[in-house]
Order: sequence, then C-alpha cells, then structure tokens
Amino acid sequence: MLELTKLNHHQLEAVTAPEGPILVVAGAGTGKTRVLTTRIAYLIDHMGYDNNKILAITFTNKAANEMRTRVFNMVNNVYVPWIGTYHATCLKILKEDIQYIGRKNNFSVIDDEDQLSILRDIYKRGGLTQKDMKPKKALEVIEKVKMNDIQLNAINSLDKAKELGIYKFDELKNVKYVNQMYNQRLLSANLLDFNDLLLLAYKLLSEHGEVRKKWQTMFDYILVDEFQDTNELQFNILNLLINQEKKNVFVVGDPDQTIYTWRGAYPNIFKDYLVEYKQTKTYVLDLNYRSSQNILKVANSLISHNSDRIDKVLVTDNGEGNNVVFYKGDSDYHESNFITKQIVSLTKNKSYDYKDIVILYRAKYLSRSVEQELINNNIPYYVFGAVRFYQRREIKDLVAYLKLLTNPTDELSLKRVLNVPTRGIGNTTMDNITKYANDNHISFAEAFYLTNRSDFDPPWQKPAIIQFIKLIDSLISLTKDKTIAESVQLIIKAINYEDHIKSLELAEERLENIDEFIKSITEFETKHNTHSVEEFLHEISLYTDSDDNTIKNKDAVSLMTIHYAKGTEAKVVFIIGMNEGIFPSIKMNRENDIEEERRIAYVGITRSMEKLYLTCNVGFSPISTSTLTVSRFIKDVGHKNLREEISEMIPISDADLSWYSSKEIKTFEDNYNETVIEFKVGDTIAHTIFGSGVVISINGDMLDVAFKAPFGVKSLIKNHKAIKRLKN
DNA sequence: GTGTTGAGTATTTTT
DNA sequence: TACTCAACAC
Repeated sequence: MLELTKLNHHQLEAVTAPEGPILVVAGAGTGKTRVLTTRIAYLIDHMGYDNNKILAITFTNKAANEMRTRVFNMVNNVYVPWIGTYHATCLKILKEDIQYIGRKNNFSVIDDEDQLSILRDIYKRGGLTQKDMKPKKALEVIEKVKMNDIQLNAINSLDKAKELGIYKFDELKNVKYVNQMYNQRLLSANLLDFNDLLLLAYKLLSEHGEVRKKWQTMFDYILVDEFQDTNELQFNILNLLINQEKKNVFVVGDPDQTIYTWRGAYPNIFKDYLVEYKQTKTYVLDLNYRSSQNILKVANSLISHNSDRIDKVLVTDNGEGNNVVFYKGDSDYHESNFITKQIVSLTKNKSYDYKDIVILYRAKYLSRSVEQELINNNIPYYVFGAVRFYQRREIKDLVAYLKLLTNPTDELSLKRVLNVPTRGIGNTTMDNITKYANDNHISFAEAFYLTNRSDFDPPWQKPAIIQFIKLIDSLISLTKDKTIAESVQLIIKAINYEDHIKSLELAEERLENIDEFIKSITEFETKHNTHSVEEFLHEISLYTDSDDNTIKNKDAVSLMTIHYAKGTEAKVVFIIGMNEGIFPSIKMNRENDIEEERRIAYVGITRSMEKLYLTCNVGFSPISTSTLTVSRFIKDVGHKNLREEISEMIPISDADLSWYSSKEIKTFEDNYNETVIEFKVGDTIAHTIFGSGVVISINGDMLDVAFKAPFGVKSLIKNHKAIKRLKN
C-alpha cells in the first residue's frame, strides 16, 4: 500500500489533486521530488493509470533514473518507461516517426565534441583557421541561429550581427559559410545535434496531425519537474503532447531557481502556463525540510534583492543550526587551504564523511586550486561533469568502431578511427581522398571505400587503406551473432587497442574505463534484454553523466558547478569564489543577468542541510589581472547573518610553493612590479622558475636569494615580476 | 608519415 | 597549469 502518511498537509493535497492541469510551486528543499514521485505512484496505485502511459519530464538523465527507481520501489516493482529529459523523450518520438518529415530513422545523435570536429573539418576545407574565428564561438553562433530561427543570410549589417557576438564583416561572412556547411553536413550524414532533437520533434508534432494525435493518446498523464527551466520550444512541444481534452498535466517548479535563461528558460513561463491552462489548480509548498534556519535566513535575504519575482519566504521547523561562515583569504591558495582544513576537522572525529561534503562553484575552471589542495592533503574527491564518461577518448574510439560496424559510411566515426591506432593513414592520405571526393562529388566515405580503383594516386598509400577496409569487413562478419559486449572485446583485440592505450598517458585509468564501459554494456543488455547495437547507441547518445554506480559507493568529497548541483543536497556545502567578476560572473551582458546570477547563488546556498561556507579571496585574478574584491552577494546576504573567519598566516610547503608561485606571478602585466616590494633578510619568496627561496642579503635594488638545488644562490632585481613575497 | 617540442593563449553555465 | 598548433627532426 502506498505510504502517504509521511507527507505534510500541503504535499498531500498536491499528490492527491484531482485530474486536470496542476501547478505546484515548490521552494527549494520543500519535498518537490517526493511530491512528484508520490504523485506518479498515486496515479498508478489509486487512480488506475497505466504505468506505460505516463510521461514524466526531468531535467537530467540522472534525475530520470532516480525517479524511476523511486517509483519502482514505491508501487510493487512497477516500471515506468517514459521518464526522461525533453531531449530523450524527443529522441524516442523521432526514432519512431521521423520519416513523416522526410528523414530516415537510422540517424545518430552527435554531442558537442562531434560538432566541433565537424566544424574543424569545415574550417580545413574552407581554408579557415581558428584565427578567423574560434570553432567554439562559431558553434555558439550556429546554435543561437538555429534555436532562434534567425535567417543568418539576411543579416548584412554589423549592427544586427552584434547580437550574435560578431563585430567584423569577415567574421560574418565566415560564420555564414560555416553555418551553411554545418547544417548541410548534418543532413547528408543523417546526424542530429541536441537542438535538432527538439526542433524536429516540434516540426513533426506540429505539422502532422495524425502523429500528434497518436502521441496524445499515447500519454494519459504528463508530469514535468524543474518546470522553471523549460524554454519556449520545450513548452510548445509539451503543449503538443498534452491531450487537449483532458489536459492532464502536473508541473512542479520554483521561479527562484530559474538558472537556464541562457538556454531560453524564462521565469514568466508560470504565467504562460496559467494562461494556457485556465482551470489550473495551484499548490504552494514553502515548508523547507532540508536546511537549518540560519541557512534559510541567508538564502531568503539574498533572493529578496531580486526585484523581478513573486515574494516568497521559505520557512522551516528545523533548528537554528550552525552559523553560516564567510571566509576571505589573501589568495586562492589561502582560500583552498582554509577549505581543506575545514574538511579535515569536519571529518576527523567521524562527525561527517567525505561524501557529506560538496564544493560548489560558478564556473568549472575554479575547481583547480581546490583540487590541488585536496590532493596535497590526501582527501579523496570526485569532480562531476569534468570529462564525461562517454566523452573520454578511449570510450569515443570504441563507440566510433561500433558505429562504423553498423554503418560503414558514418563519416564522422570513420575519420575518427581510421588512424587509431596509427596505421599509416595520415593527413596527406586523407587530403588526397577528400580531394577525390570533392572532385567527383561523392562523400568522403564513398571515396574512401573506392581506394582499390586503378587511378588512385599515389599508389603507395593504398595498402594501408585496403587493409583497414578488410579489417572493418572482417569485424562486421565476426561480430554478427555476438552480443554488444563481446563485439567490443573483439574490436579491442583485433586492433590491438590495449597496446595503443598503454602508449598514452593515464593508461591505467583508461584501461579501467574500458572495463567499466564493457560492464555498462552488459548491464544495458540484461536490463533491456536486447543485443541491438543501434538501441545501445541511442541510449548512450544522451547519457552524459559519468556512471553513477562507480561514484555512489565511494566516500569522496564532491566538486561541481552549481548548475550541475541542481536537485541535489548535502550536509556540508562550500561555495567558493564569492568574488565580483567570478560570482556574479563578469560575462553578464544583459541588465537582468544579475538577477539570474543571484538565483544561481540561491540555488547553491539552498543545497546545504547543516553547514554552509561562503569563501572568496582577494588575491590576483587570472581573468581581470587585478585584485579581486568580495562579491556583492555577501552584502546582499548581510554580515549579521554570517560569521566571518579571518585569513590565517599559512606556512607554505615547497610542494605548495611551486604550484602557487607559477600560478600567481604570471598575471602581472609587465616584467616589473610598479611598486617596489620592501624585502628583508629572511623573507621567503616565490620565483616562477627557481621555486621557493630565502632572501640572504640585499644590495640596493638587488637581492641575493638562496634557492634549492640545483639553482643555488641567485642575484635578482627586486621588483622583477617573477618574484613574489610570501607570508611567513 | 609520425612524434616531439616550444610558443602562445585561455576561462560561464549544459541537454 | 593545460591545451592547441605550427615547425622540425627522424
């Protein structure tokens, strides 16, 4: 029997709401996920809904899996197949019906790395280099153009191009070319990027009434989590999937947690929803179960500085709890050192495990200085979203081989592996084939498989290619009746992949990853009871989280961006880099971006259950090459809500020093410091090349400094930028 | 054709 | 630091 007694009054009302459109506005930590999963269970158990006809949209694949497991455990092992992100849902729909819009359903989905390698290829063919425009920036423009349906070719003035971040006519011309080539390439190779999944699903459902009807009858009930981060296109797709007679839709969200406006989300979507579904019943959850009063005070105080919001204050029955700590260090080294010290003391008498601790930051690059300190102190940690599992080189190689076996004309995969491991098919050979393909108006893959023709020039390049084609042929027949896992093992053997890996850096880790990959394939095959490579490839094309199982059991500190942390909670939370220019980011361009930055901070703060640390440092920033200042968000929070910790004098070991020095000093603009630092004998200094040293004598503007072997004593100019005095 | 080296540069957020 | 790319040696 479904347990409803654990729910509070408001939660229960939402869970047992009648049919028809529902909106649940749920603040952070108010049991949003519990309400959503219990609602699904309730639909099946009490309202007689078919578990196969319920669609639940989540924001990440990770959240989807969690929800599925929770429902499975709640109502006697019932499996709900349609739980997934907008992208995953659209993918499944397109796989079934894409032929209605004139495309074949053997498409594959490409990730951002694939996109970039296509762009690099286009650059090469078009004679462009990254000096013309960084491929990454070009990709940004391409995505923006695609998502906003901008007619790039119609843009002829720099005034209009400005909105795309383009300020030169050359750039505009180049990006037009690259954009056209990119989309042409995707179409001819039958590839879809992430945006295509949404756009084509929308096209399919909006243009074909019979298909729309089919899916509307397919889903009796639709639920959406994290509704505040739904964008207009996704909302339109949702509306096309909702059966407009019954309007059985249940959305849950918190406008204060909208942190994806850069991807088209908009806080006003709640208003749009209420207009679209006028009979909507609204439920509000504001009793927070997660955090202590002190943490909520900080969160409420911060978010109250946003003007563009509906007033809402989180309350809790939890105790006052610990003070929220604010720490200001003299450098990023001090900041990281403070954090590791806290972690050491928090975990010393087992009051907390490493896995209770999360370190959050605004941007990925900020993790580095903390990582260094965690390593120095032997604290186990895991960085989420750093290099995603399926984007690892070794995994992508093997996946490319798999793809090639199912579809030998897959140009992207072919190009990726034709010289991995190296087999003498280098750039010159590839250029030859490309030229032949262009001259004869055939694809690269077609030209490649035509190598045995008599006019192939130069002939000495032939054997390597022919051997490779034979390899692929033999692998195709060899893997014919094998499972996917067996096929991958056969591939590894046939190409001697292990030897190749051993010649690379991080060989051990890569071999472990390969083991993990094979394990996950076996899991997939058992779970879905299939050996279809194509199904497997579709499954992993969207699965960007690194394998949860490998991390879950490890006792380690977690590091992640706040965006990534959405939907998670932890007993102890550190938010680092609370500096102007970092958080809020210097990259804000529109006026109300500051409100979004504040919401991001709000999301970070509300992840914490028991202890919260906000840290920053006022050293040099690699971005602004000037001294950092404290984030305005600290002022928003109010110093009365914080306990301030003072920067300590830290004895610096040699290991720390070499890292600290090389990192800090490079940021000076000139070779010499403007102000001459007054040294005295005995000061410890850091030098970019020589490492740590001690001042042994001073002669005018020169210093004699004793460095460790092999450098010995050196005479240096006092204000040279390579020198920095350290606290001692 | 392959592999190494040194110079130059970079940093929002993700499905 | 870490990554990319052009230039050069083999």
